Amino acid sequence: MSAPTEQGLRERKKEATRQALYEAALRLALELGPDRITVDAIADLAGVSRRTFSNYFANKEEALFHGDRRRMLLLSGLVRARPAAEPPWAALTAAAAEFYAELGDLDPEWIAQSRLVRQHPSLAAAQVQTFTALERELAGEVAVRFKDQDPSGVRAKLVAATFLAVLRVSLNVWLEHPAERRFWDVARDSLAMAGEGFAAQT
Amino acid sequence: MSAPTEQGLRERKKEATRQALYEAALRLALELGPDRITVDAIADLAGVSRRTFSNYFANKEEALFHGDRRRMLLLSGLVRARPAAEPPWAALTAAAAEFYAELGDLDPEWIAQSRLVRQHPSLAAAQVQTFTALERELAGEVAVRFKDQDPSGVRAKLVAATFLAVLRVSLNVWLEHPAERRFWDVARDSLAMAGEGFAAQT
DNA sequence: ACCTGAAGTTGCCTGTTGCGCAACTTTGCC
DNA sequence: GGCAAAGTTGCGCAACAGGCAACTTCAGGT
Repeated sequence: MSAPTEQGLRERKKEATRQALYEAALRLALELGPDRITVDAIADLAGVSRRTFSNYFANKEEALFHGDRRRMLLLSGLVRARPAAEPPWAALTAAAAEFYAELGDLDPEWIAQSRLVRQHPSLAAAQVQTFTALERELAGEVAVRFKDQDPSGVRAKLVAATFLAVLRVSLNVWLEHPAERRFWDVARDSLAMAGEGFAAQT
Repeated sequence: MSAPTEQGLRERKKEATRQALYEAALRLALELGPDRITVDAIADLAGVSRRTFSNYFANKEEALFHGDRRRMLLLSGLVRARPAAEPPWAALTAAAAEFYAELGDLDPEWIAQSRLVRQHPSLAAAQVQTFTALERELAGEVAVRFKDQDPSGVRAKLVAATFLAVLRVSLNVWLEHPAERRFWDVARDSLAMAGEGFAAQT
């Protein structure tokens, strides 16, 4: 009737509470530090019961990284959308370029979240869950492009893992000196370096 | 008086309980699955109180990965011991070769642990803590070798991250088909591939 | 418009956990 | 032998995960 893209009141409401919980978690984490927040507080701020929180997320970390999860779905979508003829590494790099071109240096929520992880290494563990999922996703995408040249799939997994490792390192480096260069400049250079390989270096 | 290498009864006892807790945790995890074990059970099996467990490890996962931590110390030690003139990637590869040559395909405890992680992805999060520490360690080691050529340290971090990512993927791949090839053969090939870079590939 | 079942929310409850605190025991050293 | 430091333990508390059973809200067929 109204918006054709919506899947019904039910779905929308569910997504709304999930989003509310996520935002509440992020806000509290930024205000008080991620170790000083309780599930109760998050649920309160989001206007639901503690028990309902549990229906959406297994723990605070998962709520906190809901944003990451969505960003990763976006990135893997961009990779899938690249032309099938494009070589894997080029496709990944291009997808990353598109990704960061539109929200890279701009999304303050993303930066805040990343900073949070750097300052509280305990969160890193939780973040990895999401990274692992994305790595599997990307490996599958890359495998399609390698096809016959990589029957075992090792090469695809290596490419995906290396790619994400490079992005992760780039982000960390950039977060240390955000002023010097724009993030994508760091990432682009790093991807280029890794693409060339490290064996030949002094 | 007795063994000159030991640092005294105190240290030895402490290490013994730590080891006992670690072994108890691993045994229980293998028997019951890592989600069905409690700190109580581990402490019981190790013959100490639950409270004492807390004095050694923050949680079961940390206990479970005590073995990993030690292996990583070993690997980073091997890297440090490589000749300073050796190029970084070569030094890492050589150290890994030494490492796996002596305990790679042999240590059943290590294999059991790795299998556990594969079967229960929730553990992966915990394992990353250790990997992160090692990555930092290796990055420092690599940075020494790059010296002037890498003032920002990005390159060193990239090398370390890529190196560990490759080892991780290799292990996963090998665990899927342990019979076909020996682990180090998989890892050696993978390291070679990553060393050459992925940009040039179709 | 109504009805029925499925989906979502909530309160209650139980088992588990992390950790501060204060005894108590063991070890190291003089 | 004796004292201080280090290690162990029981107790207690706040927080957490998740099963269960009401209760409310929504969706689709009639």
